[in-house]
Amino acid sequence: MASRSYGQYCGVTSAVELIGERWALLIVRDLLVGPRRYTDLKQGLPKIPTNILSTRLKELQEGGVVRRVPLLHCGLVYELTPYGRELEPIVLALGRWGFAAMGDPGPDDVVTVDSITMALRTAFRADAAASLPSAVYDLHVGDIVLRADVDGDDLVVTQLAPAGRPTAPGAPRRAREPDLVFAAGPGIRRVISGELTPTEAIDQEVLAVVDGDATLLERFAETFFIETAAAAA
Amino acid sequence: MASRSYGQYCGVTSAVELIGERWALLIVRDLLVGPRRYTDLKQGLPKIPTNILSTRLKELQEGGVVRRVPLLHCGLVYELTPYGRELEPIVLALGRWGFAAMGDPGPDDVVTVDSITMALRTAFRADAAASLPSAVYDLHVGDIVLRADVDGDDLVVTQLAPAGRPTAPGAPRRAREPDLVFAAGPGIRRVISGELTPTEAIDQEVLAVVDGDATLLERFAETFFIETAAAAA
DNA sequence: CCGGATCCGAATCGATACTG
DNA sequence: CAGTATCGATTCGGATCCGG
Repeated sequence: MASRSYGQYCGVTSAVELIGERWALLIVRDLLVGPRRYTDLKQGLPKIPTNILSTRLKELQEGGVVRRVPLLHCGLVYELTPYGRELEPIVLALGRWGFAAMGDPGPDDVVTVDSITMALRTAFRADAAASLPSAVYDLHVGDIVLRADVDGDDLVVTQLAPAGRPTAPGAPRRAREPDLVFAAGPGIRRVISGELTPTEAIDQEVLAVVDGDATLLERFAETFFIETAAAAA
Repeated sequence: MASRSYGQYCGVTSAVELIGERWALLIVRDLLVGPRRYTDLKQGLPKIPTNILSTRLKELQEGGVVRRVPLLHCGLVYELTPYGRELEPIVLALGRWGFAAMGDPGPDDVVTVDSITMALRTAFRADAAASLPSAVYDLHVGDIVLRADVDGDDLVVTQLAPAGRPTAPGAPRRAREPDLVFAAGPGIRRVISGELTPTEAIDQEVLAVVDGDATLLERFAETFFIETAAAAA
């Protein structure tokens, strides 16, 4: 498989050979949220051909980025190795960088649980959050419900089933009611970029408060924020 | 060209669509060193097909990552836009990450000026350098001669012509003689990873001091260092 | 359902040649 | 110097199929 080598002795080149193939980094992105089964990955990457998924998983294993872990009586999952997990800050930074180039969603663009989870984590401002009171936000995006639990400079994102029960194994860190429940469309991007204030967002029906104190949206906007200083030339 | 879209509304996805194509990030890596002409890029990426180079440059321009700048009477250069330059910390981090996976160079692996330059910048420890005296190192790798000028927490890498004159336009920051001149083979990787001390490296003929105070190699090793904690599983 | 493997047409890549 | 043009070799994408 080294046939497609770039022929350079360089760290960047090595990195790109490991995770530069098509789809590879998106697989890593989803695995950063947690271990996933083959089928979960396929669902999270709706447009990936199954042979490509299986090829990439093999390559990522050979590269020491991903590990295959059998579950007793329950199938198996793929998870990042410690080395693979070191990509987290890089993927988050790439997410922030790419955020600036995101336009509006195309007609076929899909939003997945893992991509929103990572989006929240890329947008999370630990420094800003540290000086704000803790808060639990429940965020509805289409059928997806996520809980963002902000406690000091720490963020934990969990997926909630539409009914309101966590699906992920392991209880949420604190069993408390959300301080704010709101629904968002793709326009939430404009809030996170600071283009829109929460109030404007509600006026334009980009956001809708379902329950809780609407003024908490201000805190949300301070906690989750991506500066997009430079526009594309 | 959006035909190969990943179909997700996500920052990471956007980023990968902009710079995830084959060769694209290596072009960015070379442009991070400075503006380059088409021919320079081709030389720096010896194995890139010329049609791919030209396609990528067009795509990177469309994406607002790269800009084409005509030079009066002297052809033209490609350079990163401000948005493209924001990739610098990401590329450096990727270089550090990939460094851990670098084995020994393959028989066909080439080392280029720009890749060494970026390698030095990825390995540069601003914090360590800040508490050490300034120093100028001239580093010979094959035919390539680079000058690493460390001043406090700042690093400037310039290419020197084999004879000893800077080729890059603009004089080096300070016109002073190097404190240390040494030659290195690919084994310098083991020094930068801390696998080898400078003394061991000299014993094993990985490094050879050409001129100057050999004990400065210790300072070099403290200044340029990449921790490779996690081994590939 | 889970975890893939296989097959095939379409698009991309790589190598070389060629041009303003 | 700065690319196009061409063409065979790969890879990707989409669909289907298979063993547990």
